[in-house]
Amino acid sequence: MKPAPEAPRPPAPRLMPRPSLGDEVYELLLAEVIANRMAPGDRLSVDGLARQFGVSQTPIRAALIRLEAEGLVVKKHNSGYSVADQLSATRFRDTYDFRLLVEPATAAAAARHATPAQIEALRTATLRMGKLSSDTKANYSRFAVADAEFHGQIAEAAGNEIVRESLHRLYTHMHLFRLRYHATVAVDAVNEHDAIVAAIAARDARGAETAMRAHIEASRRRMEPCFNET
Amino acid sequence: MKPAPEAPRPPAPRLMPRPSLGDEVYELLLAEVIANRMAPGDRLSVDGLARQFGVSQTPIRAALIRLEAEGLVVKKHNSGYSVADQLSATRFRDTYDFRLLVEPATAAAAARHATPAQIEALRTATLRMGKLSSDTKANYSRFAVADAEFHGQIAEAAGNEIVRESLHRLYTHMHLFRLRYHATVAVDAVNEHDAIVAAIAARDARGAETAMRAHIEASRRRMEPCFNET
DNA sequence: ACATCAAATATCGTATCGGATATTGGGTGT
DNA sequence: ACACCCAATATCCGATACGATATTTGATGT
Repeated sequence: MKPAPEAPRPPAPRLMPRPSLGDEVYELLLAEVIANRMAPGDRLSVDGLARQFGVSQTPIRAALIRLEAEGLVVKKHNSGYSVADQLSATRFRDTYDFRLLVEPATAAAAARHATPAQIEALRTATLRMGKLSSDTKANYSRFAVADAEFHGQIAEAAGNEIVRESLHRLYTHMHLFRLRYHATVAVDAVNEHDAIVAAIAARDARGAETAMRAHIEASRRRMEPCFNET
Repeated sequence: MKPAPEAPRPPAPRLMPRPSLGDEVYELLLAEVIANRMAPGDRLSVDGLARQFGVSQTPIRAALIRLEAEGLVVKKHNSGYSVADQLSATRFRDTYDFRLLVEPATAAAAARHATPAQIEALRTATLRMGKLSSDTKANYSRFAVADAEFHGQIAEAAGNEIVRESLHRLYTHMHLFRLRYHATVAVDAVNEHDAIVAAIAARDARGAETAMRAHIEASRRRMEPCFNET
């Protein structure tokens, strides 16, 4: 199989198990979607992708079924796949309501359960995001990725895998929305992150909860205008 | 395609779009899993199922990829699929922590937003569950299905689709656990449901939240011993 | 210019096939 | 009895082919 945009892969060593083409196609397509190189509604033709990647339909289909299960593409029977729509206003509202339900309590749990290594990793993450606080689009993309990781780290420190999985899915969709419509790095967000980490590091569960709630509410206010501008 | 255990399907009318074999296999396999006719670790052979259902490998694969995405089966590269393990103690804990985070607030939202028709549907649901409060295994299976629907109805009345989807996935996994290990209909659960519906119908958000929290905590206490008995 | 229709073309969904890999069963040695 | 090895068999994965269905294109009529 030949990768679509990247350099040719070196041959896999014989002793390593060879990943399936279906998995490789999935990762490549996911990277395309995540990198925002496809717009909502773009057709994803099984035959076209098979030609593009130089493989048969089988791994293409396997990858697309997985992406559909994750809500990143939609399938129309007998007609094919397309990139899923952006977040609707309703979905945006649901997302933030859900986050406000789950993430403050998660931050509180992280304050109670985080290991010193996890706290150190959170500090590193906020430092790194602070360095990305300039207004280029590429930096914003990196900021959005780092932001999702940051929230995932908190969920992991809280120790509830179901919460982490739920947020992971939400963040993928939010990431796409941001890349398309919201390219302003929020210096305020970095400060809000710092406050969350400080509370977690201080083992202040109530403080972490309050800081996370404030952050999410501010994040919502920052993004809400995008639903009027589009 | 011939169905595995059921009667032959009548021919689809010409004017109706014909569902894909992949979708049909998915529904049949899901029904098998949901009906607990497969045990954790059971192998699901692509070739074997293709022979059993009288179709090619292709729709079998499509269905299994979807079931894997839902966590109901697991795939081992080059080796095949098997039924996923039951809930672990950790996963059980995470599930209940998540439910306690999400469902009381959802019940409160339902008390604020439910339509009269939705309230009526909730009443009907609790009545139906009350009639299933006998200790046969078949009734427990129906009870478990009705219980999941009941909670889904509350999430729907609350009006947050992300919450509804998250709970739907959780309930599928819990349903399987119950069928395998916990077959005692909880008369108490029915009373707890009644209390939740009464609070929602009375537009008492705080009461609904309290009743839901109490119900989930009681449900956890009822199911926890199963992790010692196995 | 727009609507309708039919043919051509592209694509989807499935079946079939074959090579790669895993599993199973039998034989041998300790 | 257990461990190891190897051959036979089963299964997985991907490629290919083909019929069913959707989409596109061009012609025709108003």
